Amino acid sequence: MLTPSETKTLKFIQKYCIEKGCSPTLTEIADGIGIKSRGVVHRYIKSLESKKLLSIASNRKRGICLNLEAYENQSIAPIIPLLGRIAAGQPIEAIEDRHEINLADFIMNPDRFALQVTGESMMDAGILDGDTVIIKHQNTANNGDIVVALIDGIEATLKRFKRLPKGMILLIPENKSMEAIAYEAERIQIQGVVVGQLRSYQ
Amino acid sequence: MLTPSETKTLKFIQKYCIEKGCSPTLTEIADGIGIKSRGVVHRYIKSLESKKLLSIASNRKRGICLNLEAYENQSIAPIIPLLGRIAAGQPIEAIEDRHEINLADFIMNPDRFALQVTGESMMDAGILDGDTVIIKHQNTANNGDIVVALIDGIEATLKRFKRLPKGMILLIPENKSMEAIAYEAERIQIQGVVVGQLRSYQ
DNA sequence: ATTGAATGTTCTCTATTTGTTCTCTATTAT
DNA sequence: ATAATAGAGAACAAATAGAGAACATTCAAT
Repeated sequence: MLTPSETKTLKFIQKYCIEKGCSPTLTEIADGIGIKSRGVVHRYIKSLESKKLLSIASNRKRGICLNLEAYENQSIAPIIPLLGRIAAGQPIEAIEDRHEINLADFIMNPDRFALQVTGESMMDAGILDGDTVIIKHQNTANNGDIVVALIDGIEATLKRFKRLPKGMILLIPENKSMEAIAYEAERIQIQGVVVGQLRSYQ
Repeated sequence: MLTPSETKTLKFIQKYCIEKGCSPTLTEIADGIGIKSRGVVHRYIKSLESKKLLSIASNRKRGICLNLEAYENQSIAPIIPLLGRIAAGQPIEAIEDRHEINLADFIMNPDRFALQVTGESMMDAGILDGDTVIIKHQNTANNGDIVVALIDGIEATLKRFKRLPKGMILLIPENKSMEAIAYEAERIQIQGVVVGQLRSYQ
């Protein structure tokens, strides 16, 4: 059982970690929960450690590590419930096997980065102006992948990739009103492939 | 666990590599993270190397190589770096203001849930078969919202919402080959509105 | 091939922040 | 009364952050 101060401390740490991507310092925690003493904060996190809710890397700055298994019931993990499938004209179909999507699995790898898309060139592939695409950093691509390609080291573009005979590469826009263009392979440098896409309607 | 300076250094290198197509020099990194000493930068990248996040070709200029496979999860935060904007025929344009997307802000709210979309009825709005939509649970909607609507208490459907005169509601599929249908308001129950959408290409 | 500037590497030095351990006091509930 | 909780703050050690000098190496221009 946690004391009110311990609960407050833990919640602050959780929130901080989610927002900032690293654990807070004792001073930041003190500030966040409205007290002045780092020593007191230290006492709280020591108690939380003994209750297995987090672990502390000794003497390390920002060395608090949340024990994620302990919170599965407290729903702080980056998980949202996946409730079912929806199709026109059907009741929502429950999904038996996977009841949540873990965003960490989805995109949270350090070799991923995001780009915001401008323009309509991938419209027919459901990638609209303003969408964000998640890119996996790699230098090669397979036919059919949507890639970030650098042309002549200058122009960056998002296109579907196809390797042609004789060392040519075809970059295909997914937009009926645009033409695919073939380049010599030397002119094209693959910077990554699209592994995800997201859009916010807010 | 990375220190803030190491994180800053790594992110700068990632961004530089994407934008320029080669790794930065120590002076460029120092400049990029706002310090003056190449020696300090060298210490940081040595530490990142020991943490397997990158490798260094000894004495080579621009000899940093990001180790994209062997990353460990450094944080629990569902945060990915937003590196820039990409448009056809332009270099990747750096984004100054917001350098990361926080998925927690994006969707992790208690009143949100996810649905997997089947069917093509919202294709022209960039919502494809297999996509996941993030729904905010609410009982009302504004004109133009994409909503999860329950018709006659049975059929669930994803459509664009429009309120018509005389207590009618129009549900509009975003697909040229389908027709919008008007219903009496009593038959329609709004279960939520789409606030986000995501897709995995893996 | 030689040379010089740029770059990488290794150091020593300093300052600040942070983690840690104390002791002290105050409040509250049992 | 006693114990548990809450907090302040001092004192010290250690980690982090940074500057900058000195030397070694690379690379491109001559």
